[in-house]
Amino acid sequence: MNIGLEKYRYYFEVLRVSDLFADLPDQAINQFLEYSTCQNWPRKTCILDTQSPYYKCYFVLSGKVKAYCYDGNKDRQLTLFLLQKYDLFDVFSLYSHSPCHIYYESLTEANVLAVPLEYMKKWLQDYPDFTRTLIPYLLCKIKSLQEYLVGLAMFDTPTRLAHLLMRNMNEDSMQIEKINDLSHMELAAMIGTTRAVFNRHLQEFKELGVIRTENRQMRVTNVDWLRAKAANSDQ
Amino acid sequence: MNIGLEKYRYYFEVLRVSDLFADLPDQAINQFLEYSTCQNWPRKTCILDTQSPYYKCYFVLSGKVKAYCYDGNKDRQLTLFLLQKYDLFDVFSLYSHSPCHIYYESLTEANVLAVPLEYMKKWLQDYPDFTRTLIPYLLCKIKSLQEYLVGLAMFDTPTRLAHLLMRNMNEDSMQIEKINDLSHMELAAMIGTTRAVFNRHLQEFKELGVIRTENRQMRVTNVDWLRAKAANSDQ
DNA sequence: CTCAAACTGCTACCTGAGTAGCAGAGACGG
DNA sequence: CCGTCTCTGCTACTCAGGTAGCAGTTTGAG
Repeated sequence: MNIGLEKYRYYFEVLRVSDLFADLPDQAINQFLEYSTCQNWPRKTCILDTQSPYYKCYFVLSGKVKAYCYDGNKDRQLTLFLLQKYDLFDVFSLYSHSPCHIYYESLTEANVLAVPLEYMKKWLQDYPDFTRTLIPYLLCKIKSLQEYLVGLAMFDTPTRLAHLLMRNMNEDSMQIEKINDLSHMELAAMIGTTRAVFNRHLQEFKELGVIRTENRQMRVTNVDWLRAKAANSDQ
Repeated sequence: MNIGLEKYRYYFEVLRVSDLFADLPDQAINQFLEYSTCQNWPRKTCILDTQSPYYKCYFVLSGKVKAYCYDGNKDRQLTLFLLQKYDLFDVFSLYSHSPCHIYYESLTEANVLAVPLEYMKKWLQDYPDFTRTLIPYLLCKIKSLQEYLVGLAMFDTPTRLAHLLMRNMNEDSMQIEKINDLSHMELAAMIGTTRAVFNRHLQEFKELGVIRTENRQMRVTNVDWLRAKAANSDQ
């Protein structure tokens, strides 16, 4: 990427305020941008080439990208992470581990910075301080996976649904803003169930007066109940 | 720990061949040992003080320690990791994240090196190269969690049981050596189910002639079937 | 050796989650 | 404007997994 680009300054600022790049010197960020190209992905773009030699690393500037597993046997998907602004993937390929069977797909239009893997590895060697921020980032992902796992193993679907809604609710508007643009199919895949079951419990929540849908936007109408449910203090 | 100790050399060698410490200079390992004390834990020792200011980091020398979550509501445990020789915990507390609600308990007699958290943090600053090996270690844990999660969300209990057996089988003896000393209760907690269900499927495997138990040791008698089952190519 | 505690194997029962299928509503492109 | 595709809401059915309880066995401490 050329430093003269109109949007260069904007990209720089996004990196500068991200947790991952915040502590790095300007030079490191400039070098990172020099290696990058900006890509615009329309909705439903699949990133399939995670094993290819031309594989790139991506830093999300805007939009939503899901990292998911697929079981061909049952034709079901499980969304592991919802990657958004400031997220970096795929970290695994950076450290050349065994293949991971994870796929990526944009759920909305998305803008990303793409860096070829080889350049990214070189950059990592030139700026080893990056590992200082990478570790907390990874620990954050580990924690998210742990909570996901525990929820799946210990709690029933309504509890997990309550969790999902609470996590993505805007405290002011009571709207489920962060995921209101996703289909029930996608939301179900985020709590490890199927669309039918997801919808079943969603209707129950509506009947209980916990949530309401207005022109296809969910809104929470009884936060206390939802919070209690998510905390698993069984009602 | 004093360098004159009889077992000092042994501890040094264990660290030296571990993935985490392999790349570090002797001085780093010596410093680590200087900060450590060796502890012997009998079976069923709980490590409860993960939030206390006197908290320590532990490196496992021998024995099995489980990292688990507990749901008081249903009185159920879910084992997240089975920590063994060369494992380090708890990495979370090193980077002072929000509390993690994970508990630790030794499943067998265990020997560990214990380092007070403050010393460990100082050591990390003195030997920042450690992060180079810590990242692959964390990625390994992430992958393990991902596979666990996907198994729980996508596969039924017999499939997960087959996985568990295959993972812990000695290819030569066909014994499930690594976990033959654990109770069904513990094994069930490792695949996210209850003892009753675990045992139910175990008996099915026996009836199918896939495994056999001889003086309370499991042994695989039909590896191909088990491998196929674990790979979810449904029988 | 004795006795209590832990572990294993088993029965019977119940419920939540997955499956299949369909009709109506909206969205979107031609 | 129409026709297609996607999304949503709903019904009915099945079944795997969770629950409770108990008896026989093994273990291990005193």
